Amino acid sequence: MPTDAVEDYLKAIHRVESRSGPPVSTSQIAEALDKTPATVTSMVESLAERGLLSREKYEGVELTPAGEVAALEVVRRHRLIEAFLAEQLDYEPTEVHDEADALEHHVSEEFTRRVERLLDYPAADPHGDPIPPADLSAPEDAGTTLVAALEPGERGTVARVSDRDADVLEFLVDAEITPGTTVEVVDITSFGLVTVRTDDGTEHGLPEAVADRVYVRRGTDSAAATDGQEAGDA
Amino acid sequence: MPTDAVEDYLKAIHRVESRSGPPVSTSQIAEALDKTPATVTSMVESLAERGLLSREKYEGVELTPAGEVAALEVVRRHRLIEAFLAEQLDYEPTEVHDEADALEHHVSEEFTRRVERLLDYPAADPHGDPIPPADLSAPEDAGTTLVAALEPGERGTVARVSDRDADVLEFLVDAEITPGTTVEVVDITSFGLVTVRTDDGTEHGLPEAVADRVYVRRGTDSAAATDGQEAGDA
DNA sequence: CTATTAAATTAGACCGATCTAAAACAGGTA
DNA sequence: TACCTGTTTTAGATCGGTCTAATTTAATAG
Ligand SMILES: [Mn+2]
Ligand SMILES: [Mn+2]
Ligand SMILES: [Mn+2]
Ligand SMILES: [Mn+2]
Repeated sequence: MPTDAVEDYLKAIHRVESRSGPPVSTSQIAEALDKTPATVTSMVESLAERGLLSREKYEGVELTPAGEVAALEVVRRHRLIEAFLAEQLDYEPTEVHDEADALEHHVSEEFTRRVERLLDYPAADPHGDPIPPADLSAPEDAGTTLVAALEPGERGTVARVSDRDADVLEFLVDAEITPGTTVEVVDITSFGLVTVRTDDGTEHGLPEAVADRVYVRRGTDSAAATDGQEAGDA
Repeated sequence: MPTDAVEDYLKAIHRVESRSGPPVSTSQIAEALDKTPATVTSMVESLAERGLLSREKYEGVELTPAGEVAALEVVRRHRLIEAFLAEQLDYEPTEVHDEADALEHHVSEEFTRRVERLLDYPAADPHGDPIPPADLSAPEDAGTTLVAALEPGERGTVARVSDRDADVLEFLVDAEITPGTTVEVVDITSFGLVTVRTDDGTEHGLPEAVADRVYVRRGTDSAAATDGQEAGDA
């Protein structure tokens, strides 16, 4: 019987932990959830009492195994719901997040498994984030960012696009830089502008803030190009 | 931004109102929602302040037009979700209720419309309760109970089976007495036992408590027998 | 070692939803 | 009319989640 709030805290802590590792600070959580630090302190106390995280005052928190399991269950539901919305109800990748953020707390295990089955066990959500299977054996691999992975002239397959910033995501979807598409890096300027050529031959100039949110695998894996494989947030 | 609780109160009040008419008493609401009368009094005060119902102390409450609209929106979402679960995810009619009761508060209008479209604008949920269309122009007809509608020897089409009691519903589903099936009343005893013959020729003896929860239309409408048309609860 | 400062915690409040126990009420009975 | 009795409301408490304002702490700079 975790509440919506509890699940959102666990999910946020898990995300931060998997990016910058434990301990996760009060302010990081507050930032992620748009709550005041005081609120976070009190919630985090209660989470610790329930054994979902360990906490060192003034130091930060770290999920316990129980807390991580609970977090992964939320992530799994979130991403499956996103995949369902996109595939069955024709949502755009830019539209799925908010809906999934509410529903993730209210679908049963039964529902989750049935949706997963209906979608034939999808590997990733519409942004390319991997969907933990029922046993929660999630790879949760961070993936390689565009400039880190590819030199100018090289090609790769988009594995994931971060869904953190709605505007950035919108831009990428418009440019058709989405999981499964092939991109070639044309040029990288000293001031961070990355020019890429997509499948259809059009070129796009990506400012650093955008390029950093595109994760690729080197080379073109023509087979099964639809199921992304990298990872990070929800 | 009505909360889950507010929506559940409105839905319950609406249901009672449409059965026994206003005013709806504190104890009726308490009974329907399994809350104490004191709790209901305080919630009902707040609902009145928001203009969702009118209230006369010690008399009871009645939904305002605004309250009825809000209630119908919940009913619509509830029934559409039930229909979706049954048709897309192969839930049994006995399994859909609890899931829908949670989700009804968390799906967006967008989601609702898309599901409705995916299901091609279904007229009724898996129990035969009519689904109010987007403009909420709901017929909300109570339907006719088995013994009231049919004399022994007459046949009718099941329009709706009440989902109030889970065990009764289970029984009816097992007997394949569900919306769309044809039943013939074979016999009605003085002590309330109703014997019916279903489509496949098998006979079932229904105690009064069960028979009263089956609603039929006289005659057999072979065409469009799948979409029920009567009404009542969720 | 002290002073500054940013981060975190504590103190205290509020709101929504719920409960239990006590009081008030309305309708029918003697 | 005066009394019961069942229903309803009031009083007062608790819990989860949140906030603002005040305080404490840890780290850093002098
Ligand atoms: Mn959420
Ligand atoms: Mn996602
Ligand atoms: Mn509900
Ligand atoms: Mn129903």
